[in-house]
Formats: sequence, C-alpha cells, structure tokens
Amino acid sequence: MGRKTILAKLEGYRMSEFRKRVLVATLSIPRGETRTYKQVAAMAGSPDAYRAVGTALKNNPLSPAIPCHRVIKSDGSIGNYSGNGGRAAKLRLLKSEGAV
DNA sequence: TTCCTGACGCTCG
DNA sequence: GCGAGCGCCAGGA
Repeated sequence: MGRKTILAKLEGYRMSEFRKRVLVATLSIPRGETRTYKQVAAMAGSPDAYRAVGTALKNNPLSPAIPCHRVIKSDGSIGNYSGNGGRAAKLRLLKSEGAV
C-alpha cells in the first residue's frame, strides 16, 4: 500500500489536521529508524503536544498501514502500544527492522 | 460547553 | 542513578 493511498484514506476519515499530521509524520519515519513522541509532536506542528500524539496514534484507523510502533519515548523506552500483540509485538517489530 | 483522561516529558527530591 | 510529582495539548463523554 503506497503512502498516497494512505493519505487518501486519511482524507476520507473525519479527523483534525493535527491528528492527520501526526499520522503523516509517523509514515515519514524510515524503516529501521525510531522517533520520539516529542519529535512527532514537533513534526505535527506542536512540540508540546506529545500527549495528544499518543491519543492520535491510539485512535489511528490505519494501524497496520501506519508504523506507529516506530514511535517510542524520549528515554528510549518502548512506551505503550494498542496494536495487536501490545508492547511485545511493538518491540519485536523494532527488532525485525533493526531499530533496536 | 465543561471536565476528565491519556501510547509522554521534564524537574525536583 | 532512581523514583515520584507536576505540566504540556488534544480528544472524547
């Protein structure tokens, strides 16, 4: 699935711009790399909205398409993950991509 | 419209 | 160096 398709789907969902920006920022994370919630918040336009970033990713309608598992905490911890498998799957994906 | 919660971050003890 | 507490913005009820 191409990024363009995902962007089109995001447009289809009724979500705020900030929320879409967060998802797009997450999509911009290359495989094997990880970004902190702070970084994603900054890319979304609100560096101090790292709390909202978690809320946005938690409600992401394209969980399998968006690599939300590449978003970790600033201290290097995995943080939380509402996807299938939870933090364990998240960590496993990061290891598979060589991000860990 | 208002209040509460949240996939966090930073500072203080 | 580790643990606890307070503060940030956005969304949902």
